[in-house]
Amino acid sequence: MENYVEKVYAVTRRIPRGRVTTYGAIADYLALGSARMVGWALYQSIGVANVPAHRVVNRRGELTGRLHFPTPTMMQQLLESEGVRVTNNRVVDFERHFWHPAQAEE
DNA sequence: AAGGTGACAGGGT
DNA sequence: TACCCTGCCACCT
Repeated sequence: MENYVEKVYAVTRRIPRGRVTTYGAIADYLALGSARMVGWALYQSIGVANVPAHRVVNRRGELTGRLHFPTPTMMQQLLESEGVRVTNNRVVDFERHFWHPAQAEE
């Protein structure tokens, strides 16, 4: 791995379809920097292929990064297309969809 | 060089 | 759950 950003991309790509995780979980798993750094790294991911940034939300399950997508509704739309319901910019049953990088992927 | 900013989190109230 | 405050750390003026 070259840098912090690449590591964040790698972890983000491992998030299973239909699942979500948090900035803090990624930062914790990488044991590097803080959650803010993860947010910054994902901001860099705009335009990078195969980085499902829409599966990363904040600790409350809110789609705080939606305004950074090409369109403000894309993030929610992508999640719903994977079976994750979103209401008022928040993931419904967030805890049920939560996935931690440390747990085995399915 | 110093201070402001931000796709955040955790703890207290 | 929500709101507020503080810690966080790379980047950009």
